[in-house]
Amino acid sequence: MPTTLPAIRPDELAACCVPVTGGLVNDETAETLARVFKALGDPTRVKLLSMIAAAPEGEACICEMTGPIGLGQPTVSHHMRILVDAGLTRGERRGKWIHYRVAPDALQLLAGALAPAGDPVACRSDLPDGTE
Amino acid sequence: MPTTLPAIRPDELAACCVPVTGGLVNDETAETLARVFKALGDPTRVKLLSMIAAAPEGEACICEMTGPIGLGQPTVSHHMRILVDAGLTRGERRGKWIHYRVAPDALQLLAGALAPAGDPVACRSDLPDGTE
DNA sequence: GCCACGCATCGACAAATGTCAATATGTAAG
DNA sequence: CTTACATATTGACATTTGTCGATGCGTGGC
Repeated sequence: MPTTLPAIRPDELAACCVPVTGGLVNDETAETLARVFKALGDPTRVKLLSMIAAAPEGEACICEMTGPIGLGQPTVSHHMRILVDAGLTRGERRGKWIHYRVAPDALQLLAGALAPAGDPVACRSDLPDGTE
Repeated sequence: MPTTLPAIRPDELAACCVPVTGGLVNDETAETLARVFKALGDPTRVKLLSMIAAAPEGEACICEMTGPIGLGQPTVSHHMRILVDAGLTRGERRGKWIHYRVAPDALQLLAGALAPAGDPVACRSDLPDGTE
């Protein structure tokens, strides 16, 4: 059941918008936040996220990442699933390839959870246009 | 050796200032970032951080947290050590109590690592007064 | 010096995690 | 339909993690 946990939806991530410094968070928020942070709690996944964001079109497929990452294809696929389930990335199938890209608002929302209460970066779910 | 890893110093955290979306991060940055994120990758530690930040004076001791957290004193102490080693909190001894508070710049720097390149919240190591 | 209190450390244990080899699934080409 | 390719899934394994009980270390009060 571990990796079979339901994926975090954007609206769930938006609930993390309330900064952790703004008051005692409830259990559900703590668990959601912890799951997203845990997804970033591995150097391989940090590199994967960075690699995707830094890719020319802002997207990358598994086969492009196994080389630079230095791990096998199943392992990279496993890490990508964790990132997707955490709501941090999304995969879109085009032909034989699955193109992964960073979920646009996810990082902003997460940053908002870390910023002090009332910070300008917090609660930016009202972005004019997605960066995608 | 696991918990005996050297604590992350403020200048190491400042290295995370470069956003992960701004280019492929190197191995050292990925490991440092992952360690800090892993420290936040547990609901108990998220609640502890939130509890400390939401405390009246912005600080709390272990004995105040074991009750609301619902875990034993050694376990809470263990989690606090992880947060301190990650550079997210700091403990100051006053008499018999050790008062923990959130490391002031840490959350900002971490948020900067998540923000898109060139975001205003990024790279705020030039804060006017260190609160430490 | 002795005791009470707050916190840290140690040892142990079940559960979760990261990795791989092998295999299955889905898609396009022939 | 068969083949080739990209990705996902499964099973296995060593390592790490979260939790507890027991104990050790500081500090202040008697």
